[in-house]
Amino acid sequence: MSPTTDAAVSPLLTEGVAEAAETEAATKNLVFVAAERLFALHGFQNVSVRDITAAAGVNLASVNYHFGSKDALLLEIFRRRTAELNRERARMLHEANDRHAGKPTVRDVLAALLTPPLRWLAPDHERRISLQFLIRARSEGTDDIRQILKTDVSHLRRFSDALLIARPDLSPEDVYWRLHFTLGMLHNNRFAEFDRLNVLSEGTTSEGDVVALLARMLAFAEAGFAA
Amino acid sequence: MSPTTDAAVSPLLTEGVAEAAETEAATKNLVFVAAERLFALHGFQNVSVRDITAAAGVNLASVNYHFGSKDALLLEIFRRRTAELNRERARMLHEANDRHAGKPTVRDVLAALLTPPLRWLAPDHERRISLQFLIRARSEGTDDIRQILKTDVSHLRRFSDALLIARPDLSPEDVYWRLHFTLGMLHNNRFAEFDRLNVLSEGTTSEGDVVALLARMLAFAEAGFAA
DNA sequence: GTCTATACTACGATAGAC
DNA sequence: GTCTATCGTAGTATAGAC
Repeated sequence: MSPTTDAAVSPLLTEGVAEAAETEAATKNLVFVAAERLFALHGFQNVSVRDITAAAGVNLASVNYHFGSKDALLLEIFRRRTAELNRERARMLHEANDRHAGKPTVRDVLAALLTPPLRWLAPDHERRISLQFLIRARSEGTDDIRQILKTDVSHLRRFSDALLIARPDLSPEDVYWRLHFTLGMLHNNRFAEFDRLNVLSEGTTSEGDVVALLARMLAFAEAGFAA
Repeated sequence: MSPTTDAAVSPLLTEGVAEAAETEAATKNLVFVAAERLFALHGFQNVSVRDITAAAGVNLASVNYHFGSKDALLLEIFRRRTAELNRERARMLHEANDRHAGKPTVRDVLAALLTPPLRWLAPDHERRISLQFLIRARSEGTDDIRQILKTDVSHLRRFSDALLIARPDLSPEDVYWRLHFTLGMLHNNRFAEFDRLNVLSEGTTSEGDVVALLARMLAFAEAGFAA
């Protein structure tokens, strides 16, 4: 499996090098993908390093070699997916800014915040498993992740600033608290919570229609901001 | 330490028996209290059975003997504290029903739902540690607890029914979804989320004033229901 | 540099002595 | 009822193969 040896032994030098380079990246990526999926489906604590490496078809020590530890693996997946999600949000906010000459409405700001995660939530979306991972990592995660959630507000700053501009009549505390409540609405969209809602409503609610869900959430949050 | 041995050796038979009976109940309770506190402060996964029994001053096997397993211990604490909290909520809803001849306002219903947990949240409240435990158990808990959260809606039924009566003009789906959003606001009141809010607002927000927080939440949720 | 086999430590759980 | 010894499994560290 060693690239140097393969290249030296094999007469097909270029192919050997190419394979080696792919293998290097491939092993790490196999672990990454298998771990994200298993964590999303069964939870961090219910998935062992042995489960991950078995599913990925790699050696047990691969996790520690490529990521340092099981915790660090979780953190790396969390960071990458969070960055992707926040990039989509920032882009939507930017577009709203352009449309409204730097002063978008409360609804536009909230839409930029809520739409990307709800898009990922759609049953047929390619990022659905990633969102499920993020949801579980956020609540079941390690102390590292909890620390990030506590202190990293850089991606939220853009949104709170835009809301302060949209509602200059409100005190900053009011704006921050209402943003906090809106995030609570969003983060409560775990699959367990949907199940409970379905039991309570006896099946009349359907979270599969993410467009309708987004409309409901926006209406509720916008009303909360208007009060 | 063995009660039988003590009673047989000691001339003070009754005292030995009494001590034994007290010890039986006391040991279980010592474990219960120590576990709740440690789980609340450090999280379920970060606290070992050895930590709990050491803090309680009892033998390692006590957890398994009195509760069956570490998971079952968590579940028993969760059940007891949840029952206490929901009893307070039900009492408040009952009082609101009495005041309004069986048709309380949306605000009254929401107040009955939100006030008890926010009372427990107060810095000097005797149940503050229990609420912190419940918050952590809800998000970091075992599959048993997740299953309960998914399927047990009996305590919520009272509130959804009252809301359906208060707003007969809304479709049941609307009511269920808005209740879901309101619960999201409430469940987002974890200590980590408060910390982030404080960072974002640069210290101008204060969750210590639970009366003001309750007023803010009620105003936001009521507006969401009014829309 | 990567990968593999293997050993080490800590955990929850349990059987059997008392 | 309580305690000790021990088991299986987990995450991790490391020596050596390639």
